[in-house]
Amino acid sequence: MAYTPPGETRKKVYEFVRERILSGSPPTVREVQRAFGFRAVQSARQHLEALVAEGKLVKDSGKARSHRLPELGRVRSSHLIPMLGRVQAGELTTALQDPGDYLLVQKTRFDGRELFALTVQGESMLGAGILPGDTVIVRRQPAARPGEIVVALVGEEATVKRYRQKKGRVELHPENDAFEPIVPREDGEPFSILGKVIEVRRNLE
Amino acid sequence: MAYTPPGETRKKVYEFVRERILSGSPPTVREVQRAFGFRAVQSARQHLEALVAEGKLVKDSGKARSHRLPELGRVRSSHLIPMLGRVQAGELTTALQDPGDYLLVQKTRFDGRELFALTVQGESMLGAGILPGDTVIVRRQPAARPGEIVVALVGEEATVKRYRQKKGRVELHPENDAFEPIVPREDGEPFSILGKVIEVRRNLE
DNA sequence: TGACATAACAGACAAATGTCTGTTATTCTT
DNA sequence: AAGAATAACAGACATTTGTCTGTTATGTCA
Repeated sequence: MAYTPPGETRKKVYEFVRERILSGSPPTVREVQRAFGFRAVQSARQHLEALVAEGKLVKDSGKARSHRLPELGRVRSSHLIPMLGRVQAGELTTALQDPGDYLLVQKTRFDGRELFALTVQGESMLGAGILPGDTVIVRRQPAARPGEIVVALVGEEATVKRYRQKKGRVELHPENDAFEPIVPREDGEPFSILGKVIEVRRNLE
Repeated sequence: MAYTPPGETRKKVYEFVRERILSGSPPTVREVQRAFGFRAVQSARQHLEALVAEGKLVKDSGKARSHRLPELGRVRSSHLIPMLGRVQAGELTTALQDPGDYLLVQKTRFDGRELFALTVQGESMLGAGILPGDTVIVRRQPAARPGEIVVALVGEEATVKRYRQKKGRVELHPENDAFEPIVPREDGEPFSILGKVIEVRRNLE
């Protein structure tokens, strides 16, 4: 490769490596070499070492494909959670076998094993910015605090509502004037909180 | 390692490898070996080869750390995209320098290189279920079709609006009666479409 | 010009890693 | 008991990949 002004190739190498890291397969030194047409391995290595020295990359010495982006430590940590969209509401509480689909979440804060996802059906939460077809990510928990949005099992149906309490009684509030709050009967009708909605996603494409 | 019932260790190996792939550093054969305490490299290799044969993994023969999740079916591989939330609006069109944060997306359908994410500021898209603080994932593209939600650069400000056309003229519509549509002036005011919003995410925790 | 820094090259070595051949143990089925 | 299938092991070899030492070119600056 011909001589290039200081920093020029360096920058391109950084962008190349960054791209590869983001796409999931960090390059080997020789892959960088080939990508830039260097005739010596060392040329690629010099750039990589310089980038590490600058703090733009991190690496694990001796290991193959060990270059990483410095800030990525916790960000990249991800987890697959099951989509339960097509499952009958009544079976939601049962153990998950082989869900039809998986969703990728960043599990920095929550334990991925207790998460699942649902597709929202009705328009009852329009006022909270939750539209039909949206995906809600739910953390399994048997109780909630007032004001939180929960997935509850009322009778046979799973529903997304805002959890409230009035005089010690539970109420599930929709965020849409066309709907009425749900007040679980005190007779034996099955009622339980499946979990709390911690994220909402909407696909527009 | 002691003898385990058929399929048992296999499954754990799969989960281990999947976790590592998702976290950005696919393991070497020997890393799998050590993780499971195999005394022979071949033990790890057998499991890995079997998983490839089953179609649960894919690999590039001969290369280091080359196991990947198949893009097909339900488990999609992940991709990191830059969050540009804190960047000045006016600089959005420039090349990405050092994004402070990254977001994990499933890259089945779009090319990760053309995606970025933004944090929504105002309330102008309330009617479309896009609230302040929401994160929008945007695919870079210079044009849009009527009805699509876009991120546009008007003057110095980046804004999220619904793209419409009236008599051949572009209009950017908010989804909130308290706001007025934006009609780009025909004098030299900078106006451009940065991209199309393909996903909306909201964190509730 | 000469010293200095950076870029690029050349050739080699060593460690990491993928791959191969063959063997033994365990479980299940017939 | 015999055979088949799977699991695990042993030891080696070949390739890939990281690393090293030294050299040559190009540009900058005093």
